Amino acid sequence: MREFRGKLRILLIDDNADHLRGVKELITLESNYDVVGATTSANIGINLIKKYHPDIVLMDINMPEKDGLQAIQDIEKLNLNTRVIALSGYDDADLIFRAMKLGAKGYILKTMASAQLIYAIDEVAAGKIYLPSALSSRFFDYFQRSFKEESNSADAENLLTYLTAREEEVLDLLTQGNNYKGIAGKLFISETTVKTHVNNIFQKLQVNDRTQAVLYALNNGFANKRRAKLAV
Amino acid sequence: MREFRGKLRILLIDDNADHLRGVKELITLESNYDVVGATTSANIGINLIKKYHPDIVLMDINMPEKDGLQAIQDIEKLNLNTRVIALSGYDDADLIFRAMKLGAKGYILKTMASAQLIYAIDEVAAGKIYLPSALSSRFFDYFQRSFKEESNSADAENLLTYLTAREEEVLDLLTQGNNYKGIAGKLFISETTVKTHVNNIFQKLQVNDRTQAVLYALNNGFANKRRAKLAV
DNA sequence: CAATTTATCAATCCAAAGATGTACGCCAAT
DNA sequence: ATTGGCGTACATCTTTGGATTGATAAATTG
Repeated sequence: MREFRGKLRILLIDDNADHLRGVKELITLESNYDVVGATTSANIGINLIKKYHPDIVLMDINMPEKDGLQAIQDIEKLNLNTRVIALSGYDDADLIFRAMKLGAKGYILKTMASAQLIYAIDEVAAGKIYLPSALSSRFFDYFQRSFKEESNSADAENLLTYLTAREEEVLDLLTQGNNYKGIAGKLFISETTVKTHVNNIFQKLQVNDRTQAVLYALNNGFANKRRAKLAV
Repeated sequence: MREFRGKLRILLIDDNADHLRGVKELITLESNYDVVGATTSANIGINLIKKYHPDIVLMDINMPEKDGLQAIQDIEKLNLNTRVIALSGYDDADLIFRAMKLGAKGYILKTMASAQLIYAIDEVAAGKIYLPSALSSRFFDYFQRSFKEESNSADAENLLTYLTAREEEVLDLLTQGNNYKGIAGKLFISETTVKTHVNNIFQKLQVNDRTQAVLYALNNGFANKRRAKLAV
């Protein structure tokens, strides 16, 4: 992935000046790394990234001024080949999850040994993901929990299962914002037939109108390929 | 997590009888494992799980009869302390992602060395997640890609930003399935005022009716705490 | 201060949505 | 052969939704 440039070009962003200096010295000691910048400001850091296109960014995500997570997102939107490793003092599952979600390629704790940091940089530079075993477990716990609730609510008896195939077709078109005429046109049936189906759908889903039907469908795992979301 | 029982109790499910036998022999060789069952049928396997409550299930997820992924989900719904490790011939990112999502605590390839399998069992039994580095990378690639599209579409100019605070309130109530009367009642304003707001919302979101407005809101990151979903 | 935006309300009109009842051909299961 | 579910269709009626225009007061902003 990374083309040969001799040295890995690294940018450091950490609002703690002491820690920033420490990491910088540590990395500079490694002969094959080149620190192209080190700043305590996320905003300045992002500008430096636009300028220098570093290979790796070490980003502290616990900063007051600008949220480090937000910064990661901004960097990802630049669509460079820059890979971000999140630096944090906390092994909080939610933090890890959000950092990875926003595109971080690694997550390491400030308390970790310096050898770990070097290893992480090498791994990420090689195109891999670096997540220490303990953090990885936290991540997956969080990840799986966020779906467990979903599948639980899903089996609280899903009224969608009572729909006939045709009704599902109609509901699918409803969830795309179609009105009666639109659905009739797409299914080559009359508008009154659509009304019949829609009314049957209302009965089965125990709702009063199309908006509620659409919401029910969306909230109960109605096959909807267009959405793939998780709360931020 | 796991209480002391002397030996780890393991159940094997694999529709390939040869592979099943091979794995069984391999595991039986380990002195601290106890194979409590081995079957080529997912359905029988699930019944065995209900009966024996094994510590670990090795589940082949490429089976014709019953989808292994579905089986994982079924097992998770039992809410036992049984941990499932997915066995697969493929290192397909989507497969890995779905298996983990449904609650698998590990994922290993059939081509992997037997030592790996033993190691994975021990790790998972100890409460950890086992995902070989290569598969982990695939997982995260997939994971991050599924969010990338989202954030891209989110900044394609979000018409929601044009809404006033009041309009957002109204839209929020719309996304809960309220009609005019309901909204008017909840905001202590007249129904005609609500209509005005809703009409303004339509204009700003460039949609024709409430259903489309609700869909737009949901698909464009409208703060909606109730949904936290990913496509299956 | 003047201009603009926002929130509120009203009246009207037409279109769309929803409720209800009826009906008929098809097909699968009993 | 009969029953029942499904898909289709229509008519009728009521309610809700949506477009348009206009108006007023408060808040915001230049």
